[in-house]
This record gives sequence, C-alpha cells and structure tokens, in this order.
Amino acid sequence: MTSKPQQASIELGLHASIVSVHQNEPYVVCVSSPKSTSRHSADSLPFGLFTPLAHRTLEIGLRSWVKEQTGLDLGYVEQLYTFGDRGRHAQAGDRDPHMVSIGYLALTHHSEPSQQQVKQRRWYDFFPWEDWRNGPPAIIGKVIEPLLQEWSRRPEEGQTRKRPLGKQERIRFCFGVKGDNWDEEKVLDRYELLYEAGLVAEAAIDGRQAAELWINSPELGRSMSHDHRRILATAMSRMRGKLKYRPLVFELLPSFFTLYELQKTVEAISGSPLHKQNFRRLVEGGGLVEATGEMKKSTGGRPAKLFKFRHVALVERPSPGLRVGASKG
Amino acid sequence: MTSKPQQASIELGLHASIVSVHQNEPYVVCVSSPKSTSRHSADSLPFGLFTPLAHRTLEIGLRSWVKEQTGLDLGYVEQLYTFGDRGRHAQAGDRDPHMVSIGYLALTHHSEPSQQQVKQRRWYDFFPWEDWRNGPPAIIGKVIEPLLQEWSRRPEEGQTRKRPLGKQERIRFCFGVKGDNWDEEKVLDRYELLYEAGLVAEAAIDGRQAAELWINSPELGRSMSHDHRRILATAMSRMRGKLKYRPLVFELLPSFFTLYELQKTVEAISGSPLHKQNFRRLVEGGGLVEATGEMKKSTGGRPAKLFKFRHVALVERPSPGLRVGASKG
DNA sequence: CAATTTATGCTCATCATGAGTATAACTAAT
DNA sequence: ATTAGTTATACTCATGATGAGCATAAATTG
Repeated sequence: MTSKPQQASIELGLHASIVSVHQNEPYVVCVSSPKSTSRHSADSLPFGLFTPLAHRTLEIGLRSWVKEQTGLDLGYVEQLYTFGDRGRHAQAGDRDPHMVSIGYLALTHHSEPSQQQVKQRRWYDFFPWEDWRNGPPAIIGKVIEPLLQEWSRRPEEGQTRKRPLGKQERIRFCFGVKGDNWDEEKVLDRYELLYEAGLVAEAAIDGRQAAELWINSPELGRSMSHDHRRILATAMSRMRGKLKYRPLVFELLPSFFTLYELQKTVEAISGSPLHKQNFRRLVEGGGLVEATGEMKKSTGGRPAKLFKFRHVALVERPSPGLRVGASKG
Repeated sequence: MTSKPQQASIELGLHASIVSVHQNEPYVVCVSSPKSTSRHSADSLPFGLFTPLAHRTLEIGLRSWVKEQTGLDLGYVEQLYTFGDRGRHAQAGDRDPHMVSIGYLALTHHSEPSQQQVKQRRWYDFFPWEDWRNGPPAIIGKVIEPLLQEWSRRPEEGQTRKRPLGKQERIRFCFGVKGDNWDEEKVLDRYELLYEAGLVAEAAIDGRQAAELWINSPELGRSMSHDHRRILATAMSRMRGKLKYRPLVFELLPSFFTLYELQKTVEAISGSPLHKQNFRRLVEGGGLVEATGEMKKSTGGRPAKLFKFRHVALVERPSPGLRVGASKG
C-alpha cells in the first residue's frame, strides 16, 4: 500500500432532508441563505460540518447541527448517500473543493418553524413532475418531454462513458412512455437526467456549457443551493422505495390516525392515488395497525375508527410495509 | 451558522467489497495484512484514502486503489454506506480517530488473483449462518440461538437508547422463530446483533467488556480487520435486496449462460434454494433474458439453451429483477 | 441398455391484486 | 325533515402471480 503524500484535508458536510406531511402535502425544512450570490435567496437544507472532536458519530453531528439551525429535535434519521464528485453538481460559490457531503433523511411530525430563516417548503414545489396524485402532471407532456427530445437529438458531448442505455432509452427509463410505465421511485434518476439535459437551474451554474442550454428553458421546479436538490431527490427516492417494505409512514403520523389519513399520507409521499377499499384491505389484513376502539368524529362524513401502529409487526413479517400499487384512485 | 473552530481534519477511507461467484460459491476479494497485530493475519477489504487532488470523484478514487492493490479493473460499482462512529467497530490499532469509511460494492467475474497477499475468500466463511441453501444452518440452533438467549437474559448495560424492540424481539426480528420467518436480507442486522452480543471476534477488541463476554464463545465466522466484516455484511444485504428489483446477477455471469447457471448464481447470493421450474417460468416470462440459439453441451445431462441478458428490459419494466421467493428447492 | 443427471413443458390449487358495487353513518343546506 | 354531499366500511368478482408437483426429453456413465 503506497500511501500518497497528498493528504489534502477533507471537509465532511452533513445535510438533512427533514420531511413531514401536513394536510396531505409533504414538506421539507429549508433554511434560506440570505447571503446568496444571485437570484432570489436560495433554499438550503440544514447543513453543518462534521467535527469528530465535538461529535462521536456522524448522526450525532447531524442532529446537533439541525438542533442548532432549526431548533428541531429529530426522531427517525437515516443515512442516504455520500456525494463527493466535484465535476458536477458543484457551484461556483462553493467554499472548498475538498468538500464531501453526506445526505440524511429525517422524518418528523409537522411543525411551523419559529426561526426567521427556517421555512417549511412543499417538496413538490421542487419536483412538480413527481406529483401524480391528480393524474399525469401537465408539465411532463408540455415542457419536459419536448425539451428532453430536443436534448436527445443533440450530439453527445464530452466523454461518452460506456452507458448501458442511450439517450432515448434513458428518457423512457425515467419517464416511461406516454404516461405509462411511470416508476414513482426513480426520483433521483429523473432529476439527474434533467440536470444532464440542462433543464434545471442548478445545471446552469455548472462549468459545462449548460448555461447556454438552459438560457431558453423554463426553470423546472424551485431550485436549491449547491447540490441540495439532488440530496432531496435522493431522500424522495428512498422514502418512496422504503415505504413498501418498512413502516416509515408512521413516523409522519400522530400515534392515533384513521385509515384515510394513513392513505393520504402514503399518497403524499408516493405521489400516486390509491384505491381506498383495497388500501384498507391491505393495511388491515397486513397486521400493521390495530384498532384503538376510539373514533374520530370530525371526518366530514361518517366517523372513522382510529388505529395505531403495531410495533410487533416488525418481528412478525419479513418486510412490513405498505406494498401499494398505483391505481385509478 | 456558527462554524465551530475545531476543524479537525478528517480522513476518508474507501473500501471495496468485490464480489464474484465461482462454481456456485460467492467470493469476496481480500487483502491479507501481514503486519497484523495478533492472531492469524487478518483479512481486509481493499482500501485506500480518498485524495481529492488525485481523484476527481470518490468512485474514481476507489477504482484506482483497487487497481493498485489487486490489479483488478472494476466494472459495476455501487456505494453502500458511510461509517463514521468511533464508539464501536473501532479497533485498538486504528491509526486515526478521525477516520470515516465509505463502503462500496463491486461485482465482477471470478478471477484468481495474481498477487501474493490478494485472496478470493468464500463469503459464507465470514457468515456461515447466512447459507440456507441446504436448509437451516446447524450453527444457528446449536450455537447462536443459545448464546443469544443467554445474552438476552443479561441486564441491559450502558445507555439504553430508546430502542423500539427489546432484546427478545430483536432476536426474533433477526433470526425468526424456529427457522421460520427467516429474512435473507437482514444480513447486516444479524451481524450487528451478534456484535452487540459479543459473539463475533471483532467485538472482543472493542472498548466495552465484550472481551470477557466473548472469552467463552466460539468465533462465529472468519473475522476481518477493523469494521470490514460490517462493510461486507452491508454489501450482502444490499445485494440480496437489490437482486429482486435490479438485474444485478448478470454482472456476475458470463454473457452467455444457462438458466440453471443463472439460478445457481441467484441462490449463491440469496443463500436460499429455489424451485427450478418456477424460476425458469419467472425468468423466461419476465423478459429479462433471451435465447441466443446456442446450446451448452457440458451440463452433465441434457444440453441446455444458452441465454443472454436483455438490456432493454431496463426500460420496459418498472423494477426488472428476479423477484424470487424461497422454496423447498 | 439401465441408471443417472439435467432440461423443459404443463397442470393445479391458492393467494394477492385491481376494480367495482353496495351500504352505512355522519354534516350541511333547503 | 328531507336531500345532497362526504367519508367509512363491507363484499364480490375476475385476473394474474405464486408455490408445488407430475411428466417427459435428451444427454452422460457404467
């Protein structure tokens, strides 16, 4: 093992995607950076450097930064991914070329932030094409598809690394064909495709000629500083996938809830409508919840039974989640 | 954002779990550390520090280290997890308290290493309780279960962080009940439980009183240096999970293969036997493979059709994997 | 040729899933 | 009080996927 002399010091950033659901809408906690270089003040994820002297583990470091910046005490926390490439998703204003970022997903109950610069933002503001709860989003057919087609016709630029799929196939892989074959879990793939095609604002800052490409393109979704939107996309992908084999949702709900609230929360995360009766059958049959005996009156209709999460479901079933399949609602 | 003054420099380690399958056995590439402190020379995963000046991305850094240490040119590479806790899984001989490790999974075809200290090791040597291809491993009932029961009766030591499950429930969560409810994907959970119970050799080095606990326990599986066995467990968990919704297996197979070879490779990874006819139905019906027209004669019986992976399957199906269910074989 | 081994085709019962019908129990407006 | 609107909940039904097993084909080994 020849150890290289260049021991360039590295800084490890810890980033939190703090997700909650309020009135059927998923939110993520953002911090506005007032000292933003240009445009409107950009949203950032709560963020801080890992200092091993102060924090025994990465997760402790993350919790402490979040507490300091937002006042929130996190419950469920899960590591997502470590981003280290400087080639892309790096901004001109980035402090240090030796920054590596670890993204985290945190799930909480919704709360209005007390601090000035802390905001709850709807996550579909950042990814409008991901919300299929009311059918295929118009933006896909009207804006995204045509621009991606245009991009796919442009000659390959730069290093053509041996990708298994060509441009056309990647578009179909990510967005399906004519609203068919949509895979809700591919949030990150879609964002990275849009980035590569120069269709999101963040790509315009990137070193490549993306700026020119983007000049005539709409800004697809609200942008974030640095690579934070990519981290958020990773969080969404993870949540949508894990939802199906782990009881994640219950971290977002109060301890007592109706089946309809549970369904609407799942729909909010997965971004697709569900068949009510089948959802009920799935959940009740799956042993994930149990009736509390209490009722909720203020449903707007017939009162609903209140349920609670059965923690023992974890040991009973191999993968206790809500294996839901999208439907016509 | 109050930036703390303690800018303790961090070193980022890149670790590769390089997996291949040879004659129905999964292997992982190990490097023997001759300067190991004690016992037999410990196995390590190929490993190196990330130096941003030398490598543009983390993955490039990893590939370069692996090439240098083992001579291998990696194909498929996937990031697993970033380990940063010093409290556990840290060894006395660890160079630097400020080391953070990123684990990677790499899939290759099998090859015998040319270098002296590079070895191909069967991964079930490290995790003998994970191989259920010939029924429930005897070691579970005879050794693991009794020792875990003993551990569960000992009073909780140290900080009792609000775990959702008690010791008994965790044992059932990880190992099921009487060979039932076994979830092949929980490789990491099981290793971490055994670690916590002081039943793996690595735990004996840990600061806690694990050394005493382990003194009368068998060494469960071959051990590795530092936290490398934990990284390998993460790799196995990831592979067993991802197998079901992504065409991973084909990275381990030659371009032409028989359905039986495909099945045996899947079994090698998942560690459970499969029903031959149903597997065939699943694979052929799923559109993941296509016949090449050629035949393999040296099967030991009737010649078998040779198939190849259909790359386009990626765009056709939402999650193109081998959604196999364990069976009686 | 008989025994063995692997490949491959097909059946069948059961269960999970998607979709829809029907009814119940509440609120709000006429 | 009656009607419309809204949500809750029970059931049915067709279809498809899944687990298990039977049967046959085509090679190898003695």
